[in-house]
Amino acid sequence: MSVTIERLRALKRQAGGTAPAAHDRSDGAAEARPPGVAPSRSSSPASRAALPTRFLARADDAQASLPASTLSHGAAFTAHVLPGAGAAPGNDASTARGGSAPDPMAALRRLLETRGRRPTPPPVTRGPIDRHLPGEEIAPGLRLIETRQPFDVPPALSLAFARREGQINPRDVLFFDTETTGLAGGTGTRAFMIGAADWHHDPDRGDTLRVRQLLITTMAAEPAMLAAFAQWLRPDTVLCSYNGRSYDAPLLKTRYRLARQGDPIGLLDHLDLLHPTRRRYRGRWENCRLATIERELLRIVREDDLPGSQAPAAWLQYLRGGAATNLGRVAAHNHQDVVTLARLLLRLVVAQADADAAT
DNA sequence: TTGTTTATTGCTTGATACGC
DNA sequence: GCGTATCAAGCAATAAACAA
Repeated sequence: MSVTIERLRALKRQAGGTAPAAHDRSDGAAEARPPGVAPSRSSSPASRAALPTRFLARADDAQASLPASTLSHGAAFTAHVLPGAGAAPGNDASTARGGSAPDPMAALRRLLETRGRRPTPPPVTRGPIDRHLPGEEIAPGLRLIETRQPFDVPPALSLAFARREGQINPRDVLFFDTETTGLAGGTGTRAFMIGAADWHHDPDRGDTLRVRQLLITTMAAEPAMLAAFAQWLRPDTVLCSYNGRSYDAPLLKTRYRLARQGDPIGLLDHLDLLHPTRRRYRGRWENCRLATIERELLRIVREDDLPGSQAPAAWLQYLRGGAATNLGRVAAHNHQDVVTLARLLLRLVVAQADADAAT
């Protein structure tokens, strides 16, 4: 019997709803796998004048004033700024963890060697399950994780790098990134985490980058998360993302529509850093993915970062009563993404100012 | 059997090619 | 030179195909 006929018969059985014969699928367990759960095999992977001297002195390497470690909620994740990137002493993430400072190059080598390799699954433990998540519960099933870090804010940002005229107030910018249950879009994919960062003045600490993350731990909490995120937006908010115009924003619009809530992001200005980044750095590195830009331009090496492909599984694992460990790592991953967006924006502004000054 | 690679999904933007 | 069409590149999870 030809393979084609066999496949046609299998399709016919599926269309007719009859149970497939045993030889049609030897992996019965796979059939019973709930949607969204990965199988055991994983995938592969303004011009310069507008900037004060105080800012430019350090921001010629824009990240110089930034701490490498951005986490304070204890998630199992660290990020290193490599030598040459202007990392301030003591800002290394390892210091924040209290351990001895690891060799950054070793960290980079480790990263490169493991790229694309299947992530090590969490060990099966028979002891008590750690269900602790960072942040506080602000509504049933909705957690808010908020951290702040010192971060010099320029008085105005020229968007010439994005081929836009004029300047914007940095305090209007809201960097955001979502973690979702899939890629396909449409009604089947939802965001279970929304991370946002903005420059905020803290009376005690001065200018800070405030990172707020909303995480739902029940399906029913999604409307509350959407409503909470909407409250962070003002009419003059400028959304800033990486490919968010094409991915995150449409996805959120769909979720607002399904939740029967007004779309708060459709009328807002949206700055997508993907295209100006690609315009400036295309051909310099292997690609212009955020992770590559982060590593090559900002010299950040993440350690123990949970691959994005593992995010849905981590969330679903927690929903089914599993440990919170990987979900905490998802939160850390999302946290680093929005911090990287802020640093990338400043880097693009300064690079454009330098280019303008040279011409 | 296990690990790796690739295609797929929808949308947006930018770059390039082409015709007028 | 201008307008239009086409293609590529990102976002990330998933499954199938392929390799070892």
